Amino acid sequence: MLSREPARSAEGSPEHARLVRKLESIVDLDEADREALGRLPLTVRVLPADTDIVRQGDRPSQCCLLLEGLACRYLTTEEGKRQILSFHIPGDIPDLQSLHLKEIDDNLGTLVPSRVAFIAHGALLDLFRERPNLVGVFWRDTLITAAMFRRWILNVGRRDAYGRMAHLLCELVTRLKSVGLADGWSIELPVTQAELGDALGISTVHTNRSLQALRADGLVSLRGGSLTVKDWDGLVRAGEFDPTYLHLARPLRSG
Amino acid sequence: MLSREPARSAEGSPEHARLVRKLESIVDLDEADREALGRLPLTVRVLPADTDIVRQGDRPSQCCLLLEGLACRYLTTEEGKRQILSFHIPGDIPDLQSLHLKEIDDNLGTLVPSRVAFIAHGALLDLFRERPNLVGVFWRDTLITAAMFRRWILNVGRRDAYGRMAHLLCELVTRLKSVGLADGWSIELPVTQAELGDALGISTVHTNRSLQALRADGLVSLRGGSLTVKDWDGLVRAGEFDPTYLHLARPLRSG
DNA sequence: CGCCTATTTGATCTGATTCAAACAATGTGG
DNA sequence: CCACATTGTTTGAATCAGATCAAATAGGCG
Repeated sequence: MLSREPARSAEGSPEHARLVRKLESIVDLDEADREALGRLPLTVRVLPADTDIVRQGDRPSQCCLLLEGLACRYLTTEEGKRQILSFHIPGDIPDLQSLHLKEIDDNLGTLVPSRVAFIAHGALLDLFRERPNLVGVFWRDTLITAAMFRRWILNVGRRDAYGRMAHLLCELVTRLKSVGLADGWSIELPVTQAELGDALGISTVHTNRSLQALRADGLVSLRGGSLTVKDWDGLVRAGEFDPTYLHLARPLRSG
Repeated sequence: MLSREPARSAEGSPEHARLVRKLESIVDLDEADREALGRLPLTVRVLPADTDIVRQGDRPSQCCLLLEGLACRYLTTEEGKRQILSFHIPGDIPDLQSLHLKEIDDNLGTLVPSRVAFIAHGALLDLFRERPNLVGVFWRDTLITAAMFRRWILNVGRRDAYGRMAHLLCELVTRLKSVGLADGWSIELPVTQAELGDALGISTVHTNRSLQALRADGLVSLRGGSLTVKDWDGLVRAGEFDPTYLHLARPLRSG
């Protein structure tokens, strides 16, 4: 259902370009790398919102490249409280870890209708055999994800709701900018306040009040799934945001 | 100061054995792997308690293998609040990431007097060239660390202080057992309550009260830097602990 | 229009912080 | 071996950030 033919033909397909663009945001690739990446067999699929891609206990034989939309990783408490661990944007391979960790230990799901491409583990291993230097590239990507988790821990553990929200928004804006998915100081952010709260470890009600505070302070505006930063420096200060941990190859000029 | 000669001779040195033991807790090695690992040049050093090994902004050319003692990674808020991100036990290479992320983005320090061994990045790359399958082993280790971060986020974001403490203690006991550093249901845990609080994102005072609650419920006893689990099943229930995320090669029988 | 989901507001409650101080343990130098 | 300093643990009381409960309001959308 909703699947399409493997897009293994055009090495310059938009799907491959999405991946290349992401990798080039964190590392320098040469032409041979790009060419080899362009031959990765992809199976594209469209998924509805709120659909799990992999779940705890799964043992997938493929990874998932997000092409369009928005996804998140999450865990839940036995009493049903959800904690979102990371947001994933187009170009990300959120479950790259499954290459070396057979059993998935968290959940990955879409937040909005999304287009994804599946890449067989075998295809990645073939790629690594052909271009051994790409191992370091993908490894680096997983390490940057880990760095984001560490910042997330600091955020949830030691900042108040206002600061947490500011930091999260800074991170999202920076990441979307780094892969060319921001429109000036605006980004698409089609998430509910309940989802933001689950990411920040706070209640929906308090999420709402924290957002209102950010708005009242003239830092951002957020409505209709679209976020606009009104005062980047102020937002950075509020969230104590330092993008170093994102290890971008080309740090953005002012954000 | 306090350094020793590279221990590159005896492939079966206790230092190398520590590393091998750790890796074998998460993966199966063959004899050739062990032999090659045994030839890794190590530079052993003894460090006092509360000594930073690497700091944000550093660009080390080596990794650090913890041999004896206890270390932690941490970040701090601008107003000085510290958040501990992970504890590291003998056998761990806490800053393995520096192999692919030039600039360190968090801090790593000892909690007690510790013995560490430094491994030059070049030596690791040589090892990977000789035994390419070890790339996956070390990559896997970094991925497991990331899985621990994810659980840490859930812990700090969605559990109350009592549950957080229980979960943390379960994790530490399980990890120490997996590398043969537990004595039955007792482990060395030479950390202050302030440090535990920094790991859990709670104040020292509340850390104390949470520990008292765990004691009162007959789950653990903790004094003089030594933790004894009195009721493993109860502790697991209190912390909702499921060790899957540690991806141990040989899950422990009952803990 | 009516249904369903999301946002917003108000009021109340509580887990955890903060402040302050007592107490215990360990170590140091004389 | 004791006086003293230092660090860690414990207790109590006041306070607060954020949770919870409840309900109103505002948007989509078939």
